[in-house]
Amino acid sequence: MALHDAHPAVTDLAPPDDIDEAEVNILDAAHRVFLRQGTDGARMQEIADEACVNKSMLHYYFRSKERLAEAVFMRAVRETFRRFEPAMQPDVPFRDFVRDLIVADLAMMDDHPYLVGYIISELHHHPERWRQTIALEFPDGRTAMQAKLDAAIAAGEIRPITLLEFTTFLVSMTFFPTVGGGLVRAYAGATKEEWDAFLNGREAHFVDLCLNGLRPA
Amino acid sequence: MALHDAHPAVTDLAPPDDIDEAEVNILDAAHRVFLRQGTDGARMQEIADEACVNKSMLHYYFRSKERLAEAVFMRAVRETFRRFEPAMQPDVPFRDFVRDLIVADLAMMDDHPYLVGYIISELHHHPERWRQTIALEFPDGRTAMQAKLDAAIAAGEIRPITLLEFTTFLVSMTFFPTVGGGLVRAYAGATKEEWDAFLNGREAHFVDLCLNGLRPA
DNA sequence: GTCTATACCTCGATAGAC
DNA sequence: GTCTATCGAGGTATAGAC
Repeated sequence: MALHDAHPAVTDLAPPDDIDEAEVNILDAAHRVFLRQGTDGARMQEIADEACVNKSMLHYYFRSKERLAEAVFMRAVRETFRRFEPAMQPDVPFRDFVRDLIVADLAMMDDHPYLVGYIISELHHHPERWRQTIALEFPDGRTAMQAKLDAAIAAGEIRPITLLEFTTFLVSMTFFPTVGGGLVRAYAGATKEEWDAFLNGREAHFVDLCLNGLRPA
Repeated sequence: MALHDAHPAVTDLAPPDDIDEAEVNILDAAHRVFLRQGTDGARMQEIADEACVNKSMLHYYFRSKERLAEAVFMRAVRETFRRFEPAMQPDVPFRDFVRDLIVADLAMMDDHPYLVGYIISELHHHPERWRQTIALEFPDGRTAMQAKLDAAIAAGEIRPITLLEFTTFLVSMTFFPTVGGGLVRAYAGATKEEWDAFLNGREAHFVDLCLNGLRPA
């Protein structure tokens, strides 16, 4: 990559095969460190060590910690929302739609346990960054979800519920347990064994609770 | 407070009327700043400004940022769990118990919007600190909750559910919407008006969804 | 107990040789 | 593109007068 565009806006990242290999390597390392330590807690030196490159390289490719953090944030959000897309296909029945969303969420949290906690934490301190990113990454989420919901309500499959209520319900049920896992574990006094059993059974359990909660009165 | 015990372990904080007024003032300021900025993002100077005292006073009373952060964390957790206690009384019917818990949670989030996000964020980076604090602050949460649950299940009021499943369900439904509010808002494409309407109606809505989800099949 | 001044250090960022 | 060396800001913490 030529020097004059070595610091592209993070929103303009080219497709993978067009990006310098070293750049991807640094981004991967930064991803791991920022997710572990949080943006403020992370150190550029630690990211450099994790990427096995010199600290100067970080600035060469991303100019500043701020920009590097933004690139990592964008990628984390993209990764999160990418998981939802398959469930959104219009011909999937509502029950399966709910199940697919829950399964996708849980799979993501198994693959990337820090991801949701990181996003929530960043959201907490940089709310303005969030809005902008979502608009960019997931512009038409509303339409697909709303269509699904309208059809299910019209068919009498579920009780009337707004898109916002439904989304909050679903996201809360699937995202929170892993994020606040420690809190709930301690609060309910669960042992490691009980918690593992809960995690293993949560897929069926969540689908059940959600569908039961939504069924017409 | 005499000099020789000006730096007590944060777990040994004396009752309010025994604590130096300046100390409480600093703790209050630190609470506000740490919750806004996160522990790593917070600056001692900003806390001093917020408390209208000299930066040296922070070190005089709490010796280090680390200890001050620990004191703030303990207090935040204590504040959170204190809200649950009234609902735990044994003679409250199950429906009211659920409603009281939800109302208490939501009231807390209205009073202290940053509290849950802060705790989750800290939990994320200092998991070891958490376990210890819970054991100290809320040692018998399990017994009271389990008794409630057993009675309701035995009476056929709700479907069989473990304490861990129930707690996760309840906490997820009440804590998450405020914490991840921005996420859900953006995802569902809600306007400010829709979101406010949702917040206003969420008490009835959550109680309804929870009780409906829990009712026997 | 409260202030000023400052020591000491870590970190992000840059300069400049190669 | 990659290295070494270093700058300078800003951070925590402390010394010491009052």
